[in-house]
Formats: sequence, C-alpha cells, structure tokens
Amino acid sequence: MSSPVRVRFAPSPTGMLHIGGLRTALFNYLFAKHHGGTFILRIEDTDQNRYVEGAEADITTSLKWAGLPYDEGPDAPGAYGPYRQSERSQLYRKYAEQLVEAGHAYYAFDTTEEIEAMRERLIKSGNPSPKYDSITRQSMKNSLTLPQEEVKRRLDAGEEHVIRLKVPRRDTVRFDDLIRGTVAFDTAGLDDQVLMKSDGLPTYHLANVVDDHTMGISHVIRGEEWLSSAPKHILLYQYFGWEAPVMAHLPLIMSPAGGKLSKRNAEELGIPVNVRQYIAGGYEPDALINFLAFLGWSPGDDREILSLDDLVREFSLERVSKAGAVFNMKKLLWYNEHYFRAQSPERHLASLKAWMARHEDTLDAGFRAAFRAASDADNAAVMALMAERVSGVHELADNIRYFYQAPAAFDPADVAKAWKPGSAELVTAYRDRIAGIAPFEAQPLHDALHALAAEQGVGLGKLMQPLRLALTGKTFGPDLFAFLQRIGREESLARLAKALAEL
RNA sequence: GCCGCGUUCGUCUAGAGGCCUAGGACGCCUCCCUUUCACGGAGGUAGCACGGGUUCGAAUCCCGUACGCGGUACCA
Repeated sequence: MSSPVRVRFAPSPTGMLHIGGLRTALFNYLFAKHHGGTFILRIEDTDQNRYVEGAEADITTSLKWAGLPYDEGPDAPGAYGPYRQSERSQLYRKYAEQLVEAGHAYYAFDTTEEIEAMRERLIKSGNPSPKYDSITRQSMKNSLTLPQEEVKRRLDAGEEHVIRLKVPRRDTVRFDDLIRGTVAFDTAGLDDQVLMKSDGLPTYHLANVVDDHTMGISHVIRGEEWLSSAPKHILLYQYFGWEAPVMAHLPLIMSPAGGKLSKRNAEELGIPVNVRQYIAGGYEPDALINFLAFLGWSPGDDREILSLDDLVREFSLERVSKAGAVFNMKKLLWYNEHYFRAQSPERHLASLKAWMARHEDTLDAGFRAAFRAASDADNAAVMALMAERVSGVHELADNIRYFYQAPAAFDPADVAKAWKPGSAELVTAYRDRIAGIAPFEAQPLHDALHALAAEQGVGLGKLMQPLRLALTGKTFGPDLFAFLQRIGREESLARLAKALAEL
C-alpha cells in the first residue's frame, strides 16, 4: 500500500449501534491498526426522517466500551473534519453541480406521485422492475428533457428538485473487491440514483463518495449489503476523476433463523442485536470482540483465543471469508466464560458491584443489604468460589445469594432430584457430627463427611446432594466444605435444621 | 421477476490440484479426575449441496442446476 491507510466506520444514527455494525467497526479498526493507519468514525446523518436522538452517543460509547477508539471522529477532531455529514452539507451541492455541468448528472423535477405513476405504468406494461433510468428519464421532467430556459426558470424560482446520476445506457462497471475478487455489473441494471434530495441533503451514495475522497479514505470496508450499490459509487469516482478507494465487502452476520441478524429474527432466539444490550448484560468486551472477529475471519491456524492486540497483529482482509456467518450464542458464552474466568476475584467483585448497581430493581433487597454489609475480602472470597461455575457476571448475582441468605423455598423439581428416602437421616447424622467440630473449616468438615459416608456404607453423592440442597436450595454450586466454612457453624446448623423441618 | 454475492461437520472455520483416511473450535455424547456441583483431561458424533466437465489425480479449476443471502427508494 503506497498511500497511508485510512479507513472509516460510517454508521447512520438511526438507532442504537447494531452488533453487525460493531463487527464492521472491528474489521475496520483491525485493518487500520495492522497497517499502522488511521481509524475514523463518521456519522452519516443525511436522513433527517430517520434520525434518532441519542444514537450517536450510543455509537461512541459502545465503540469505546469495546476497546475500539477512533483516531478521528465527531468528538476526536482531526484534519479532515467535520465528521458529521450534516455539518458538511455545503460540500455536497457543489460536487453534485459539478457533475451536472460535466454532463454526468441532471436536475429532475418529478414529484413523488409522478414517479409512482411511471412505475405503475411500467408494471402494467409488463416491466417487473421499473426504474428511473436511461430509458424512462426521457419521458420524465428533468433537465435532459425540458427546454434549457424552463430548467433555469424552475431552478431560479426555487422549485423543488433533485439531482440524479446519469447512468450510461449500456456499460459494464468492474472493480476489484479485496474479499470477493473482480465484481462486474451491467449499468442497464442500475437506476439514475438520486444524488441530492429535494431537502437539499445528499443521499448516502453521493455523500459517501465525496467524504471518502475528501477525507483521504484508502479502503472502504463495509457490509455486503452495500455491494449492489458499489457500481454507482465507482461511476461517481470516475466522473469526478478521482481514484476510488479499495473496496472490501464483508460477509453478513446471519440469524440462526435465516436472514441477516435483525431485531425481528434474532431477539426471539435470545440474541440481542444492540451492543448496549451486551454491555448491560455484563458481557466481557474482550470476549465479544474475539467472538465477532471469528465471524467471517480466522487466523488460519488452530488458535481460538486472540486478544485485541493479537487480532491486530494477525488480521488481514485476504483471510476474510465470503459467505455469511451465523451468530452462535453458545460460542459467545464460551468466549465469555474464558475471559471472565481469567480475571481476579477482586475484578469480579468490581464487575459484580457495577452490574448490581444497574440491576438493583431485579435483586432481592435483603440480599443486597447483606452483600453490601459484607467486607470486600469476604465478597471476593465468594467470587473465588464461584468464578469457574458461572459464565459471566450476569450469572454471578443469581448464584451467590445463598452465601448471604438461607434459601427461602425449595424447588419441588430440585427436591425430587436431590432429596431421597434416607436423606433426612444422613443429613441429620452429618449435622450432629459437625455441630461441635473444631475448627469449623473445610478440611475437617470434608473428613467428617468421608468418615460418615464410610460408616454408613453410602456413596458421597448420597450425602452431598441433599446437603447441598438443604444449605443452598440448589443442586448446583460451590465446593460444599468451603461453603460451610464461609457461612460458619451457626448459620450452617440453622440452615440444616430449617431444611430438615421443611423437607 | 431482475441484478449481484455465496455454498466444507448443527454452528464458526482450516484447506489455494496430490501432504485429506478432510484438521481445529463451540455444541452434543462417553469416559477419567472429584465417590458432590463445576473446572480440567481423554475420546466419540458429524461435513466437501448436486450434476457434468478439465486432469494421471479435484473439497480445491471450469460450466450448469439447486438452495441461501443481499440489493432492486428523494433509507442508510
């Protein structure tokens, strides 16, 4: 690459940042950093109707959370600003008119109704895909068909109009996509794309080309949904006399239900589509990034765990695959477990506190109070016992309650599983045995249980399952002896007594 | 419909004509460890969409079919 690498992530603030958008941002980031280049955030807010308040803030905070800071952006001024298209609007008109003068674009005065009428007419006469193109423009109201004086008059009168790209009748547009190789489109299949809308703002197609050129973008890395409009962009670069950036169209992230990942076909499968939901859900950013990187890319060997630094070092667009990748929630969870368990109990505690602060309303007040009353050291000790048994902070809160509170009730299904005939006798015997045991610590508690099991001639499971249920109300949990030591003699005996009375 | 892109285990992927008896990971199953819950370890399950070529030889190259996905707006 001769020119410096400059890439951009160019989301539209029409909603919260989509998980697919984060993947696009990631690939741009990895490519930029791998080549020592610049990663730019550009806000494509040219559609006033779809603008969503707060969307831009969501995009920037999400990118920062994910560890993908941009070198230039709305809140990170660089030499090529501004980085919001709404703040660059004067620019586009000039370029569009330049195209008109050169004969590559034209003014069009047709109303929405007139265009609709044209479409209907064409559909009736058997054309299944009517377009405003080299044929139909001849019978529409534009600067190609209207007398020059009338065009001038309408323009001077400030009449509403758009500027359309004059797509050649019969030509082939070819370009080399870094991921897909040579791609070719016949211009007969393209329409005379609107470049400037009647509200005075450009469409994505014009704005993206003008901005990419004026911002010195070297590579356009975006989702495959843009592939079909790429030839229009190539045409624009040609007409402007600019060298087009290198194109790379990424495979889409698909829903297990089929189709590209969207609210509709993903959320019912338990797959959040917005990055903010992953943040709120307590996911580890490293895990999400690692997972996303492997959706459509791989390092070429057997490694699965790669940090962001590793990814930067290894990334290349040549290794990006062409086919869409299905989002696999189970694998994300596996990544999350991996990154979560690698952290210290102290860090777990810090994450849990943050998580609990965000989810206060869903947590039992008594539990919250007990948790808050406990020392950091005690709480961290709980984390140490639970970390390898949960897949992330989000499961932590649900699974540590019994460290702080006796189980309130027993789930009949769990009781059926763990409380068998004879269980009461065994639990009673163990309780009696540890009532006066000293010290009340994991090792002697462990030895006592082994001794009892041997004497009674029963397997350890026969003893431990009902004990676990009686103490925690669950059939799954931490090392039992460490747990007993944690909650102490008095609490342990009280819980056993309570369970014995109820079960 | 038309245009474009794609197609290796259920899923993510390795594989650039002989190294492929198709490798890894997630999931699932079994076993070991622990006579608990997990972690961990060892195995197992399962795939080149189909049909034609080209070639001594094809998962890899070509063509066709099927299927999937994307696009087809004064949305991005």
